[in-house]
Amino acid sequence: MSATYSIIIADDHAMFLDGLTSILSEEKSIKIILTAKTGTQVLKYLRINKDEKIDLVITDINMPEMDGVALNQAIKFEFPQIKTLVVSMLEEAKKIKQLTEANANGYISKNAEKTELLNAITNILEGDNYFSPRIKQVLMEAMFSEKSSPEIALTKRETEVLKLIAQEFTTQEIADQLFLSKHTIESYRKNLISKLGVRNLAGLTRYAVEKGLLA
Amino acid sequence: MSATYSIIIADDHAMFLDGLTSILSEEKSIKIILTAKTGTQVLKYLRINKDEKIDLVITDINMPEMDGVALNQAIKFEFPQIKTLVVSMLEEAKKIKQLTEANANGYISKNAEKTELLNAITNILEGDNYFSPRIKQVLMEAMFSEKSSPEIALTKRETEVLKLIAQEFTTQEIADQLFLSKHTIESYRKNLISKLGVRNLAGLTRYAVEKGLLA
DNA sequence: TTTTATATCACGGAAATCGGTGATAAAAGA
DNA sequence: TCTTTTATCACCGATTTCCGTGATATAAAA
Repeated sequence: MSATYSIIIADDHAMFLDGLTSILSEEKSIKIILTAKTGTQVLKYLRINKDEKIDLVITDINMPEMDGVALNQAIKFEFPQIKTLVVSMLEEAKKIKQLTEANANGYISKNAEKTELLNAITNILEGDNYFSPRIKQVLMEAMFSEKSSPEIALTKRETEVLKLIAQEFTTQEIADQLFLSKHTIESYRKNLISKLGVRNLAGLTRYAVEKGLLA
Repeated sequence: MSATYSIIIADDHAMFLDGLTSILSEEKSIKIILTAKTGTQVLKYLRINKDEKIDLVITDINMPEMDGVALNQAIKFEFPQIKTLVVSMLEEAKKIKQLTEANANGYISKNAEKTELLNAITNILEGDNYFSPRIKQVLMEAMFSEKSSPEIALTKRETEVLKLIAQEFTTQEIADQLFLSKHTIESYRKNLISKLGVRNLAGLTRYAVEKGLLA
């Protein structure tokens, strides 16, 4: 890295943000332009300072207001020349997939060593992408498992009924709430059971909980 | 802080560890003796270097092998003169309570600002304890809520049955598995429903999932 | 030692779920 | 336009759950 690069860091954990800043401020070739706690702050800055040359935005996934995925999409749409590196605790295949689809240039875990972080940054600034081996593996597994277990798509109504079922309402009560026949709800219940491959109410409830339908 | 203090930092997230190290190495009065990724590494070091004066151990809660709570207990038992500061993402009342019972000298969130971190360290090194306002609040709430909603204690058998219920087994199947009468399992089911204040199988399942009985 | 908690079993009836096999109309997609 | 999906409703029988009201023996606690 011979030239000087301008970067922005976004993370809602102040201490991690400070830590990252501290680590990177040791690098002479890196100039930290801004540190932010939300994606919106970053976007706001970029829009106001359109002419400033920013090379890289380092971001977490979990942030209030606007999360890492949305921030990535926005940056790549409005400022496609800016590279992005996601640094997160999460190793959820879904999120990682969303990020690759949003054209993030790299993804490393917060578990990563300092050297890997610097390595990732160097790679990205030089035009390559960087995804840690572990992340690549998660992505691969996700792609395979996706084929073996095709996404179970529930309709709006099915989701609605499932939610109520998991909330301990009986068929009759759900029918009353939705102004539908008891038989209709029974149909949904049966369809859900066979669609989701579960045996009973317990299975439906677990599915609902795991998919975060209750909150 | 006039004198020089010797501290040890333990956190399994390398980047956070690096960040923290980086922040603290700016402080002239602080000398970082060791950084470790597990509690056992810290203890091993302390045992070998019995005569070295260590003032403070900064630790995360979630670590492999030996977590922050266990590390705290061990340190306070074997090296009671060493102060401890817990820096964690978690704000679970249970963990925090355990830590206060293990005589940790301070607890701050990873969301805390750098200034709060330094403030906490200074306080602790000077002999005070430091718990951030947010943490104090969580502790208070926990103490109150404990009285208002007494812990629902399930017996071994009840837990066992509940687990199987949530795993979609019918009463008869559970009875067969545990070599008990179908009536017995029915009793457990009824007791569980009234004990946990839920209405049906869905409620039982949700409770089981939320308590992490399935894994 | 007396009381309480735990673990076990039993009956009966009402209510709900489960499983199969339908139908119809409207909306969406090819 | 034709086909598929979605949303709705219906019947029936078997199984399961839910609810109340019990009992007994043993272990733990007061």
